[in-house]
Amino acid sequence: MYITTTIPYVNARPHLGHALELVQADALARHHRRRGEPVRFQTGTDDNSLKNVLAAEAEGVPVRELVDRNAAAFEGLRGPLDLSFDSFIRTSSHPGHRAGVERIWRAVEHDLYQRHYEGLYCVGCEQFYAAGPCPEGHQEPLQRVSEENWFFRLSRYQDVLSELIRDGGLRIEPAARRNEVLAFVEAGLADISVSRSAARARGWGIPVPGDPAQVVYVWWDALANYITALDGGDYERWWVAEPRKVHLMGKGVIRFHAVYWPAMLLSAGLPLPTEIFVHDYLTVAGQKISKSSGGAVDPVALVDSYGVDAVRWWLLREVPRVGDADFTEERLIARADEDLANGLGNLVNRVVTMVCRFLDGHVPGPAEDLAGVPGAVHDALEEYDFRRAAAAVWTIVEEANRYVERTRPWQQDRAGQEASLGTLVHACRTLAVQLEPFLPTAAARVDAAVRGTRLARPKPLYPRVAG
RNA sequence: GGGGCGGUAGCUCAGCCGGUCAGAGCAUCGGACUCAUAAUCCGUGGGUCGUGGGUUCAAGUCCCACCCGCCCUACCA
Repeated sequence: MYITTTIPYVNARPHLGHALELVQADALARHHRRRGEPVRFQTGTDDNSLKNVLAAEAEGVPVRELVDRNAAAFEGLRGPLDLSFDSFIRTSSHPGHRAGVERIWRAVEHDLYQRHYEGLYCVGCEQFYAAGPCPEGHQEPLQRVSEENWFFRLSRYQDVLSELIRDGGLRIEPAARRNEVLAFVEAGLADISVSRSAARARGWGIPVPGDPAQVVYVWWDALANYITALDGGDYERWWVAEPRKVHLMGKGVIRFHAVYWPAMLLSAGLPLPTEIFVHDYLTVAGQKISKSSGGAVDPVALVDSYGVDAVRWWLLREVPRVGDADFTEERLIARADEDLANGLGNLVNRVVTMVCRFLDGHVPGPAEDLAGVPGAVHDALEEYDFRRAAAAVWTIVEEANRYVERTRPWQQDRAGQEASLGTLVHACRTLAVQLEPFLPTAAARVDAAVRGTRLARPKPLYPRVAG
């Protein structure tokens, strides 16, 4: 499975919304790897946005400096968030990217033509709108832009796209998003402008082949990353031979991924992605996350305060598949204390302690099994329902705690203790395995506590945060 | 303006094709237990399932209208 996240433009540091998409993609990637499937998980940054140029100007630093600094912050999420991406592409520096964009441009040249265009442009969205204000809430007023641009005959692909989405060749989840895209496509597709004047872009970006006065529309440039990041044989392996190619993204950019991008590929005669999963947005204490106006929450700061498991767990266990989710530190803490400290941590602690006290640390063999959980997790993830999948994993914690109360090892004879503790240790080991895609650090801690045939006295896995 | 989604216990939410669907978790309260991180387990309370109609033997569950929130799309005089 080839899994990608969108590549954010780097006019600012990453916020919790970026972390959501990365952690979802990571859980998916880890889950499929664990099943023994070949996986390539890719993310990166969109360095070529005009927005980056403007941010640099506002800060009074060279564009290259600002872009490098912020891109490093995005790539630096890997450690703090336990991300397992296989490649990180930066559109301004990846060796094959520029050549790839040019190659695609030439491949679709039969669908390109020049036209004068005039419209209202939102720099924040890198998109034209019929009227203001910008629906994404970017502050700056829309610019009236008038220039001679290259246009792509999107209109030609309306029927093919519609059919592709209808017959599932391009699966869009959740279904509401699929219907939304269909409605848009079937309402009629107009040709789109795919270049910008180089002057207006301050010379930043990739020049149009054969027309240095224009740069390639940044979205065209950015979308291409999904294949330009695949060097050499990787392209054949992951874009041609791979049966499942999944793009994860926020609801604001569906159109680019579900309409423009497939149309580009169709025009170029290249294979298409097979699945698109759209997540909604995070709000913070009821406020929209905005990089400029302070609603942003730094995921690394959260990890520093509460640990990676608390942050990942909130993102995966609390965010619904459909609908915006509201983040507050209180909710994160409540989840961490209730689930990680009281649930998981305490379970492992009590089980290992009993093994030490009653059985001198010797681990008995497993008695019962927890069938059903892996299947439930897999089914939920096939629908990109991370919350349901996380809940399915957690049934092990709940069942195990109930099992302790039911069998009361402290009241049993040696044989009874071996039977019930054997089951419990086995449950903890299963838990470690099932938890790995969601909370790799937690999984490692659990595994360390219950591995081997002789267990040591445990230390609490998670202290309570709130006390 | 058109279209879509959501509005279910104090909070976060499950409830697919109509008939144990009035639920779970958290919070509250009561009880149990002592292996464990004042943790765990069991139970109680609490809701006119947005509003008003309609279809049906039977409707959160279908239909219509309206109110509120969000999303997509378009902006006719």
